Amino acid sequence: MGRRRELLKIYDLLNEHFGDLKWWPADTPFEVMVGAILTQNTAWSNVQKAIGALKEKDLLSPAAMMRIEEGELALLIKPSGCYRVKASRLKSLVQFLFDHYSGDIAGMYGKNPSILRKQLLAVPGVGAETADSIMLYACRKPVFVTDAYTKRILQRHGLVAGKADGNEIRALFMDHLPRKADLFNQFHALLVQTGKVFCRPQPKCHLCPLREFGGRGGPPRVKGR
DNA sequence: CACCAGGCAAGTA
DNA sequence: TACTTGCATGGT
Repeated sequence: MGRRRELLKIYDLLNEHFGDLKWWPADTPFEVMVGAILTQNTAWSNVQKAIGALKEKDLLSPAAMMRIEEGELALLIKPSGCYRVKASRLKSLVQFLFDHYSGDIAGMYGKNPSILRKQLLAVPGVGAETADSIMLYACRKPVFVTDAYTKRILQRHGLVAGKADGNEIRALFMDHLPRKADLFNQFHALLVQTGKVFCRPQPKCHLCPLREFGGRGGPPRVKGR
């Protein structure tokens, strides 16, 4: 079975099990960007509290977030953890928006994806995963987002080597699947959901929707622990 | 109590 | 280049 069909098989099994996950949960693309920073190393439930506080203060726009003082912003996003660091990162991000796009996310939509990615990675606080999340979920670019769950799931099913990095994994999806934002959107959401529910360090593989999928490495294996 | 959650940057070797 | 550590809250 070729890579493309293997990946699509995984997608179908997960999609059947979980249904449409409707990512990213946000009212506007700017809210997606803010959420992408706030969710770093943080459970989404905590991010929602911070987003809610920002909404109450009408701060979920580039112009408003530009105006508010950083220390005040930090207190508002406290529930999302690492709040001083994240306030600084949000400031960097809106500064970037004004520097390059007149404070309007819509300016990013028509940008060359490769150039846009480099621009985002140059923003302090934006690494690969955050940059790709913004591109896919805020700008609807067909970029595949990979994270620790994606890697773990692919490893356990023998689709990538243990030393595979994020670039390799992103390339695997992008080189073997049709580059459609809607497909990548739901696929990444499904992988995160699967990781959270079934593919823990102490896995519940017998219940996982992928239990019938052997991949190339035989049955799912767990290393370490 | 420990560990994790939809990471990143700065420092060290 | 490949590591380690700080950031820091809230849920299980």
